[in-house]
Amino acid sequence: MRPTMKDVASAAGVALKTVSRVVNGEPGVHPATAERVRAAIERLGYSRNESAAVLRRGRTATVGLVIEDVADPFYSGLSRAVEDVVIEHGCLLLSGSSSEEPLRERELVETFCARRVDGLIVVPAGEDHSYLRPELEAGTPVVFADRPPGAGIELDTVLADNLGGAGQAIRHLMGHGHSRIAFLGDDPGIFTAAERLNGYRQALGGLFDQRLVSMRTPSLEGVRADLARMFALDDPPSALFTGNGRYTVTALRALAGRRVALVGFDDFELADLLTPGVSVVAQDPAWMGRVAAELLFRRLRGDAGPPEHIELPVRLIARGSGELPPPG
Amino acid sequence: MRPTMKDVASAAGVALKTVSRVVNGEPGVHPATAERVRAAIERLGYSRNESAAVLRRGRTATVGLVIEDVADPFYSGLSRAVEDVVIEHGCLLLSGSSSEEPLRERELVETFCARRVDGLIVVPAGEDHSYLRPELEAGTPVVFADRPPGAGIELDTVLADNLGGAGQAIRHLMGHGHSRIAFLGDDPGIFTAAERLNGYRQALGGLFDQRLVSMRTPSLEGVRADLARMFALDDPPSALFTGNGRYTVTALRALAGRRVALVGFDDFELADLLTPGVSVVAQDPAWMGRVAAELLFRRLRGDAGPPEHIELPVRLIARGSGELPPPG
DNA sequence: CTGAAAGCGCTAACAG
DNA sequence: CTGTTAGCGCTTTCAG
Repeated sequence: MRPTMKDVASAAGVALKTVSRVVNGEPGVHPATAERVRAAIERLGYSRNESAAVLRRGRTATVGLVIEDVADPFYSGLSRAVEDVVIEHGCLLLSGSSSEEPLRERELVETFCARRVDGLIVVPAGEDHSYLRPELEAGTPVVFADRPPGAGIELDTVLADNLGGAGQAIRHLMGHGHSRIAFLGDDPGIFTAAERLNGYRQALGGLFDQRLVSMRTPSLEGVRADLARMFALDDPPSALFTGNGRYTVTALRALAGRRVALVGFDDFELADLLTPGVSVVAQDPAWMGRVAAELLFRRLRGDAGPPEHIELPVRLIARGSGELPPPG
Repeated sequence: MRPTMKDVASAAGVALKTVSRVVNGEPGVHPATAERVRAAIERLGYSRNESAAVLRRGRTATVGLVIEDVADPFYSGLSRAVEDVVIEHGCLLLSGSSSEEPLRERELVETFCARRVDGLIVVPAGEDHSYLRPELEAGTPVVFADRPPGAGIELDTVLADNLGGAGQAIRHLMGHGHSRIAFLGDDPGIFTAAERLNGYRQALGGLFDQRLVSMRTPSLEGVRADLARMFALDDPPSALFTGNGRYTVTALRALAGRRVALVGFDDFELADLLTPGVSVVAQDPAWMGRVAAELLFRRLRGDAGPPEHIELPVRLIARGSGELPPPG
């Protein structure tokens, strides 16, 4: 059906191996012969069957990336950065969204491994990564990004300074006179959510009040209900710390103009154009992607040092919402 | 190095073909034998080499997607929808960003084809798609999304109603008393930009004024300069129509609070929370992705009808900015 | 129900 | 500089 190297070879009147040489740009082919081969390739519309090449070669020149959801700006930014590094290295990126489902994460990893990716970058959804054992033993390097692997496995990891960032946010709000600061975040089963909660708690110290904490899926109704409950307290919060970009946006909607100081984890487009501007603890998803991908390629180049644990700094950007004073 | 079917076979004391049967869930294997094989698979940490299977089988169960940039919310939404459909069909998605470079588009397509994707969805960056000829002849279905293929090629296409949407926007602004409406958009070499310009022009009719049109790359400085030039006219614009989400955001920044009516093409997160809310002509990127992917799978299932040209409707969402009256 | 043999399209290793 | 041979790991075909 499709032309193969054999077809090109007979069309050009050379041996199959010569075609292979031309296709792979190997030296030692007479220019005239090479030209004849190229003409035949063009004429037949030949394109190399990568599966066959991969089978023979052993290396696929592909990297797999598992994220939570491409449609989330944090992960799409990370994705793009990984893609760029992968391309720079002449490889192809396979990527997929786990939708925060451990099973899906595992299926994606296994699909990628069955396709024999040279390496993997994983933002884990699950806790148990023992299924990676065979891959690791086969020598496939794996880098975890944004969240560490589950217990019992020690691997390269690139994380943001979640704990420190949350601390910065809380100290910033306290510096502006707040002592009743609520926290709104993801289920603490998610590593980043748990870390940010920790940072919040540590920074608050004795001011911590469990009633000002809401960790749940980020639906507008849910967030609205939780906020309503908090504001109905005798001692309502005067400030809010949101655990990621989705919560910040949901909280802004749920607050519906109510004047409450706010600092959110994750920067987002237009944060500066809202009134007041939204103060955030900004991570750099593209940086995280780039660092993870570069670490992976370092491993692929043979660096066999002990697992690295890279922590990327975050920075607080004050835009107004985090500097609102408490009422009164 | 890695265990193969042969290794599993000898570990389980069966023939290679029996392992293949078990791995592929083919019927006609004694349960006890199957169990023995499964145990061996587990013990050795075997995982099927998909490249080899693909080489033999011919079909890869993969689909390729070329977009402009995953980090752009329009395309990441589209991507996610395509991914979901592809997964539903038991396939894997390969995707890549062309960065609006024709050469990169072509390289991606060719890389995907070399990996023998079963089908392709392309948001084209270039004008010339003759390089697709061999693939099309080999029977690979290709669906274009968001933009049509270049001249000389007739293929399935899923587009938004760019012309109609722009018309709606302009008529809406005119209905609110505006007659001096500026247009800010991408280079008209990009299909969607050109179509939206057409819609703008047609709806304005005799009111069209070339001096109120700016088509350029969406840098803040550039947009700011062009707007300054327009506002310095004797007859400055009282309203603005922006050609896509990036321009809308850039224009909002460049306007820096200046009170000008605005309708943007593309909806975006937080458009409702700005003051005033931003009126937009909304497309649905996930819908576009889903429709394109479903069309592709229909072709893969054998539908050989003539090329289809699907146009998805868009809708105007009034939020305030498009309803501002002209000054005076 | 199970197995042996052939070969998918390519590259590696070795001649000439 | 060019060609021949073997075989990557699997599925297909055909025989038991």
